[in-house]
Amino acid sequence: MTDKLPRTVTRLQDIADLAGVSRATASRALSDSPLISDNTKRRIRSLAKKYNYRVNRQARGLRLQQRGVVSVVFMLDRQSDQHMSDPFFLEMLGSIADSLADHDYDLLLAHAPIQDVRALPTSRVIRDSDGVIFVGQGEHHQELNRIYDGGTPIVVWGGPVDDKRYTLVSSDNLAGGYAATEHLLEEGRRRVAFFGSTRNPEIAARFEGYRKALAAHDIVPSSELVFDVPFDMHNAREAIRHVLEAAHAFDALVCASDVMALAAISALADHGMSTPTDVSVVGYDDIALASHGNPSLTTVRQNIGRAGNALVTTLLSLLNSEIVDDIQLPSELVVRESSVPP
Amino acid sequence: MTDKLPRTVTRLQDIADLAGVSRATASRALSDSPLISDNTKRRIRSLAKKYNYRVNRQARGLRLQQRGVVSVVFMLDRQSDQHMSDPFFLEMLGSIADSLADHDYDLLLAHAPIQDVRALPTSRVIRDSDGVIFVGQGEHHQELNRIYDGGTPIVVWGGPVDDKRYTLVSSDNLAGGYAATEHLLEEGRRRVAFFGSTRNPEIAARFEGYRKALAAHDIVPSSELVFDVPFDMHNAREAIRHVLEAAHAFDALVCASDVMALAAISALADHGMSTPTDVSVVGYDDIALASHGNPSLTTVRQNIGRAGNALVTTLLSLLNSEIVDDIQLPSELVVRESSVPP
DNA sequence: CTGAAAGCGCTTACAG
DNA sequence: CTGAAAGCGCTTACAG
Repeated sequence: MTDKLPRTVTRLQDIADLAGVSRATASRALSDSPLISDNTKRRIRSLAKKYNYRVNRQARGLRLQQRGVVSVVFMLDRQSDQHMSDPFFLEMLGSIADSLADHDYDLLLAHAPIQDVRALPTSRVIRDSDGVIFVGQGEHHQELNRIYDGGTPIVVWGGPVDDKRYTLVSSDNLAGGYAATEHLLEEGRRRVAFFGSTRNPEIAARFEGYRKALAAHDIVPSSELVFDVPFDMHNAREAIRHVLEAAHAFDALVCASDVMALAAISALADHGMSTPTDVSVVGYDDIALASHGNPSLTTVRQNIGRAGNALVTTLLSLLNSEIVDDIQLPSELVVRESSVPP
Repeated sequence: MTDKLPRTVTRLQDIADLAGVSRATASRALSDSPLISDNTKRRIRSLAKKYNYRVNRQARGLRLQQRGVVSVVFMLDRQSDQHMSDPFFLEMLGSIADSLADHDYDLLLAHAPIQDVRALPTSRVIRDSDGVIFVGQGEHHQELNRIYDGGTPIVVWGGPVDDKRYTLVSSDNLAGGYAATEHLLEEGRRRVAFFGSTRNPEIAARFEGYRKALAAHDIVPSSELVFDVPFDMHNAREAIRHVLEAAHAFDALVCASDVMALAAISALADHGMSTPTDVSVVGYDDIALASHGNPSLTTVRQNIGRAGNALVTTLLSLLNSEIVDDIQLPSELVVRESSVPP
C-alpha cells in the first residue's frame, strides 16, 4: 500500500509508478509502440488521461534533438514597401498558426524585417527551430537557395523563379493575373494598366497573365500602362498620384494587392475620377476588407486557409525526410462592384 | 597539440575543451558569474563568439525549469464579433513579438478563439510557457482572475474592471472617449452617437468619457444614440444599416474602433449621407489604414509600440518575482478629414 | 577562483 | 513484451 502517491502528476515517472511499470514502458505505451501489449497501453493511457499528464516538450526535444518549433519569416521588401500590416499577411499568419497548432508545433515569429539575409543561418530563427516557412521571396531568391543548401528544411510561399532548389507553395498567379485582365477586357475596357513591382516573383507571374490576356484580345501591351507601384498604402497612394498627374489615360487597373487597389480608388477619387464609372479596378488577395469598401472590390481570391495548411504539411513532410513536390493552389476571380460600370 | 578540434562547435563542452576549462567554468563565464576571473571570462567569451556558440535553450530550460516562451492569447469575443483580422491586433502582435525577441523569448501564439476559457489552465498555452499575455479581456474578466489565482504569471491588455487581481496594461480609454466627443462638440455637433459594445471594459471606459464630455457641455445623453455595434466589419455594417433605417437622427459618431468607423462611413454612404458633411465620424486605434481612407479618419491613437513593450517588460518583471503596478498609457486624438465639415 | 557530480524529464538501443 | 542504463546539453550546490 503506497500511501505517498504524488500530489501532482507531472512526470513520466509518476505515471509509471502509478501503473507499476518502468519509465521505459510508460514512454513506449504513450507513443503507441508496437512493443507494448494492448492491455498495458490501455492502462497507462487512461492513467495519463486521468492525471492530465503531458510530456515535457523540452526534455523530449533534448533527447530527440528536435525543437518542436517552426519559424515563420515574412520576407518583406524594403524596396517595394511591402508591410506586414497588410491584412493578407495576418490572415496567412493565422492560417499557419492554426495548422502548426494542429500538429503540436510552436510558431516562432520573425516579425522584424530581415535586415541581412546572410545573418539568417546563425540566427535564432534557424538555430532554435526545426524548419522555416518563408512567406514571400522578396528579392532574396538566391539567399533562399543558399539557406536550403545549408541544410535547413524550408518551405517558401512565393512565385515561380528560375534555378529554384527549395520547395515552393504558391497560388496560380499567372491564372489570377489572366482572369483579372480578361474580365476587364470582357467588360469592354481597352486601356488596362498594371500596378505592381514585377521584381517580386508572384507579381511577375500575375503580370505574365496580364500580358497573355491582352495578347489573347490582340492588344499590344503598352509599357506606358505598367507602373512599379509600392505595396504600402501610403507610398502606393503617392505613386498613384504621380501616375495620375502624368495623365496616362487608362480605363482599368489590375493591382498587385487589395490594399494597393484601395489606395488606387482613393487616389482616383482625389482626382475626381470614380470607380468603376471612369476606371475599373481589380485587386488581389480578397482580404476581409475587400467586400466592404465603397465600392466593394473585385479581386482574385487566394485561399489562405489552404495555403497555410499546405505550407505546414509540406514542411512537416520535409522534416520527416519525405520527398515533396511544389504545390500550386488555384486562384479565383471574385467579381464585385469596382469592375462593373453601371 | 590537439589535432582533433571539433569541426562544429555546438556544445558548451566544446568551448570548455577549447579553453581548457571545465564545463562548469565555461557555463559560469558565459553567464557572467562573479565567481570567474575576468581573464578567464574574456578568453571563454571570445572563444564562444569565434565559434558562434549559442546555448541550447532546451537544455537550459530543462535544467532551470523555464520554457523561454511567452504565450499570447487574443481574447476575442464571439458575441461582439471582434476578429483578429482587425489590423489593431496585428500591430499589437507585431509589437509584442519584437519586444519579446529583444528579450530572447519565444512567442507562442494562441490564434484560435478561446473556446472554453476553463480549459486554459491545462492547455499547452499555459503548460508550455512561462507566462501569458492576454490581449483584451473579452467578457472573461473573472476567468482571468481565476487563471491568476492558479499561479500563472499573466499580464492583460484591457480596460478597468472591478475586483481585478491580475496586472493590467491599458491606454487611457476614458480620456480617449472624452477627447473624441469633446472634439465633435467643439466642431458644433450636438447629436453625437456612440457605436460599440460596452460589455467590453475598454469600450465601457470610452463610453464613460463620452458621457462625461456630453455632461460638460450640458447635454443629456440619450439612450437612443447609443448602439451596441459589433466589431466585425461585416456585422458592423449590417448593424449600422439597421440603425440608419430606424432613422435615429445624429450628426456625429464616436466609434469603438477604426474598422467600425470605416464600416460606418460606408454604410452612411449607402444611405446617401456623406462624411463629414452630414455626419462626422471619429474612430479609435489609428490603424495604418485610417490616414488613407476617403475621407481620412479622425481617431484616437493608441501607442501600440509602447503598449507591446509595456506588456512584455511587465510580464518579465513578474517572472522575475518583482512587484509590478498597472500601467496606463496616454491616448491622443488625431484630427483628420472625417470630423471636420467644410 | 575552479571542477566533479548530480539531475532536469525524456527516449531508445541493448539485454533479457 | 518489459526494464536498467545511457545520454541529450545544460546549471549549480558542494567541496576544495
